Amino acid sequence: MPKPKPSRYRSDRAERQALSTYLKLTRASDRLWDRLALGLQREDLTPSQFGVLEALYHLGPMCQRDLGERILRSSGNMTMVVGNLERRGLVRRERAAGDGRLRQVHLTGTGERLIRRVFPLHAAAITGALAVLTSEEQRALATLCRKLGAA
Amino acid sequence: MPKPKPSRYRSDRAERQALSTYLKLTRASDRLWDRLALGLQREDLTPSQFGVLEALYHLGPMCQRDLGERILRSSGNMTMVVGNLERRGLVRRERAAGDGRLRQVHLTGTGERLIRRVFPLHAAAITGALAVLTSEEQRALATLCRKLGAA
DNA sequence: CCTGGATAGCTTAACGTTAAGCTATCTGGA
DNA sequence: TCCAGATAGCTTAACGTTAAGCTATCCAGG
Repeated sequence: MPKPKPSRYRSDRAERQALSTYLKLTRASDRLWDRLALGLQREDLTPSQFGVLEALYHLGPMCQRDLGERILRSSGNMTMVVGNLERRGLVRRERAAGDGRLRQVHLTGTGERLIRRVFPLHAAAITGALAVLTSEEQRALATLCRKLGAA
Repeated sequence: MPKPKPSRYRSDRAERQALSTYLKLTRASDRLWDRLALGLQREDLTPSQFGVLEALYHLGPMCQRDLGERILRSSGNMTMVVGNLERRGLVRRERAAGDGRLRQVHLTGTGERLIRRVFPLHAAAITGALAVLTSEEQRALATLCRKLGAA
C-alpha cells in the first residue's frame, strides 16, 4: 500500500490545524462578546445601541447612514435601533438643514449622561477580560488578528 | 505639576492596549464569520442550520436539548432551527422510545447528502481564510485564544 | 427649468435569538 | 400508588438583522 502523497498529507494537516485554530478563535471571541453583552444588558443596552451611543459620544451628531457604516449594520436596521433609542429619550432625530433626506441623530442630555457613565464600565470590562493575557501576549494577539482580519 | 502616579499611568496604558486588542480580535472574528456565512448562504444554510446538520452528521442523532447545548443556542431557538430544517426535508423528528419528552433529531437522506457535500467546502473555506497565517502563527493564535477563552 | 439617476431613510417579510412561561412527561420519595 | 419537583420542548413577545423594494429628496445634464 503506497504512502499517501506528501501534498495530500500536508493538506490534511493544514486543514486540521486551521479548523482547530478557528474553533479556539470563535470560542474566545464569542465568550468575550457574551460577557460584554451581559454587562451592557445590565444597563438595558444592546450592543448595537451601545455602538450608536458611543459613536455619537465620541464623534458627535451624525446621520443614520454614517452610523450604520460605523457599526456595520444595514440601513433598515439603523431605523429600528435609533428608533428604539429615541423612544427611550436617549437620542433625537433632526432633519438636516442642507439635505432633506438626512436624519441627523443627536445625543440628548439623558443619553449623554448614560453613555458617559457606561462607557468607562464597558472599557473596564474589556480591560478586565483581556487581563488574563500579558502585555506582550496582547501585542502578539493583536498582530495576528490584524493580519487575519486584513485578508 | 506632579507626574501622574505610576499606577494610574499603567492603568491607562493597559486599558488603551486592551481596547485596541479587543477591536482587532472582534474585527478578525467578524470578518471570518461573515466570509463563512456567505459561503453557507450559497447553500441556503444559516450558520445555526449548518451547526445542527454538522453535529448530526458527526455525532449521530440526538435530541434538541443536546443540539442546543452543542451549538450554544436556547431551547426555543432549536425548535425554530430544527423546524426550518424539517420543513426542507433535511432532518426528521422522532419521539424517543424511552422518554416521551425527547424529540430525537435524525438526518434524512437528503440532509446527509447535503452536509456531506457542504462540510468539506466549509472546512476548505476556513483553511483558506487562515492560510494567511503560517503554521507557527496559527499555533500561537490558538494558544492565545485558548488562554483568553478559558477565563 | 425639468427630468432621470443617485441617495437616505422607511417598510415589509423572513429568520434568528432570547427570556419567560406553558404543557407534557418523567422520576423519586412519601 | 400518587404527587411534587425536574426536565424537554413549544409558544409568545420583543428585539436584532438582512434583503428587497418603496418614497422623498437631491443633483446634474440637457
